[in-house]
Amino acid sequence: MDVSTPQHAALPDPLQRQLLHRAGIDRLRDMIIRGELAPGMKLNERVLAAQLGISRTPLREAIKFLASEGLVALQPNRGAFVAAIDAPTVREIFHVLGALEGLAGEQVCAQASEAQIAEIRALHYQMVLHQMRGELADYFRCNQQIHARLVDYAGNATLAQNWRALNAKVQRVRYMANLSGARWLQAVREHEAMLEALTARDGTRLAAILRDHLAHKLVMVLGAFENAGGERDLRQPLPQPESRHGAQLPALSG
Amino acid sequence: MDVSTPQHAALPDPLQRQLLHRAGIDRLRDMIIRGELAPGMKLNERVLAAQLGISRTPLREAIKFLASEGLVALQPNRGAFVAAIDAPTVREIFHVLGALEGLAGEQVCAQASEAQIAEIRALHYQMVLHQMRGELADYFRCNQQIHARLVDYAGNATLAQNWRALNAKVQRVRYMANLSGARWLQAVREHEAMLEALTARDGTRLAAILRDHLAHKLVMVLGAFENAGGERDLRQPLPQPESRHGAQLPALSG
DNA sequence: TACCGCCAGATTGTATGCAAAGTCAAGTCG
DNA sequence: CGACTTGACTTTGCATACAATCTGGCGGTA
Repeated sequence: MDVSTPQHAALPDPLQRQLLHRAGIDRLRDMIIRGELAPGMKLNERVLAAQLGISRTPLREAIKFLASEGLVALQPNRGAFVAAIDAPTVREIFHVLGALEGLAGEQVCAQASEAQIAEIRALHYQMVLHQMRGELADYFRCNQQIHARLVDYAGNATLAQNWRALNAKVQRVRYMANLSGARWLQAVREHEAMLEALTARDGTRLAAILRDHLAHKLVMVLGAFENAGGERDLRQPLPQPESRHGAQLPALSG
Repeated sequence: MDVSTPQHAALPDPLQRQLLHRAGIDRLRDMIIRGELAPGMKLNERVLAAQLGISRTPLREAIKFLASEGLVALQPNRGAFVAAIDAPTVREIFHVLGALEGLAGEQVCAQASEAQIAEIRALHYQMVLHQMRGELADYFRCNQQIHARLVDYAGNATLAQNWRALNAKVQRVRYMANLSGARWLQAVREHEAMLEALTARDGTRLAAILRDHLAHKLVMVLGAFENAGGERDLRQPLPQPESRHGAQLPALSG
């Protein structure tokens, strides 16, 4: 869950949530990642600004920011759309994630403290617990946290930031991959191998495991993705299931 | 100048230069990379907008876009600054670039066409020519083009985009590294090894060479960088060496 | 002197108005 | 009947006005 919020490292000033364009960035990113704004959907500035309780100016700034992040696509004089992701792009992103996590694996073995490794180990056991209980959502959360911690503790903020941005783009798709029991067990086994390599601080092996792990994930995800016919391009304005009197969303101001 | 843009091109996306925020993005990025806007310098919205011949609204949108790209840093209620890069960050970026180019090397060996490899080879020979003539700027240009082509022809647009963004952030610094004759020759030799591996389509070897090549570049760049005392944080508004009557920059509108 | 509050100017952040481009359906011509 | 034109309406893009915040210096007080 926290994986979805790439708070730019630990800033010296923790307060300051009063900037509307910044709040808009975080909220929009969250809505896109969580699927509340469907892929391919047009972002009507007037409507969206009203929903967020802000004016078009900070909303447009937020949209530009997310466009650079790759979560929305801009079309000149036609507006912004939630970036729709297709199978080839999923493949591309997983390949890059593999390279990034591979590097992270090498670095984390060389640089992480014992306490950090212990934290990852704790997350791992928690994840295994959720797997045994069949709690898919919790399993996913722990899984993501483990990967995020691995990347964080590599001590390379640039790496972490790029990883988070790319990870966000495939996070939606990942949930589509309903794990079969066999594959689920295999994933856990791979995670156990990761933990072993990490404990032994064998960076080369950890990197290899991570790359393989991602390659396997890619196969799974692509299977589920193409099976589901890829992502539908909903160009309709806001297919909200709820009625729309008043503002459905609490305003960002304040 | 915009008059030269063909109006009737039916191509999917020929050259839309009529959007001020988009033009602002490109112009600002260029100014930052070329060093016209010094690292750490404050971007005064009013002044900069006047210089670019646009209003603050599209300028602010461009700034937000570049902030997500990492070229400018935002401080709440205090404005935007050209991102200053320090030695640890340079190291981080080179590590990530190494991972990305390594992946690109593997992919380009597997996917590039013979024509594309021939193009890279031609660039290589041109680069060698410039090296022999001692033409540093031209050498750098060819060098960059070779790396860019390698990344492009890996057939992974996501990879290419991330590579370009990171490469832009260290491009300034790279020029600081005045090549000694010995190191220059070594770089060329490494490039020749790259070409051999590429010709043999030995992806693993090319990846290793690229990683080493970048590691060596990092050593060079860090040496020159720290020698120069890092980047100075110029918080002064526009230390333009030229006189400043009238608008120095041609306006973006048109 | 050192420190604090305070006010004026400057700068950023946000809202709104207006012009240009796009959308779409009814109508017209071939 | 289909393709093109037209024109009202919608939406985006940009400029400007206004509000909120910061900055820096002044004077007052201990």
